Amino acid sequence: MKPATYTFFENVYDVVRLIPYGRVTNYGAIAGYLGSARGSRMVGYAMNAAHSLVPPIAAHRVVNRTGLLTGKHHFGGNRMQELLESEGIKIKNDQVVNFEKLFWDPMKELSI
DNA sequence: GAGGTGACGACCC
DNA sequence: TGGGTCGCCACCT
Repeated sequence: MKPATYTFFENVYDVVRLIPYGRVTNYGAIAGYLGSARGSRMVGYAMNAAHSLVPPIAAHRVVNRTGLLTGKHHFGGNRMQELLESEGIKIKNDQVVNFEKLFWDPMKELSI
């Protein structure tokens, strides 16, 4: 049930919470799942606000479409990389290794 | 109250 | 094939 205040952001957080352990997704996939394929930019911004959420959502599991850890700067240092590696995800040159295999598509996994 | 900005991605030239 | 521009919507100034 979505309250009237359930904004695009809330939907983003909801999807991110559903990302399985050891899997990653990208901004566009979430945006597309929410019906705004061009709203990927908003997803990234939502992640920025994710830090102030309790409990913090797994924003580190969300990377850009190339698998690059574009948001690692917001985590501070290599915090984002460490979090991913702690889940068994390998990172090289700020990029997710085997990104295609680890990619978690809400469109498919959540069966729309 | 209005305008600018932003962890991106898709479309157009 | 590659570079540039627009769009998306909530939050901050």
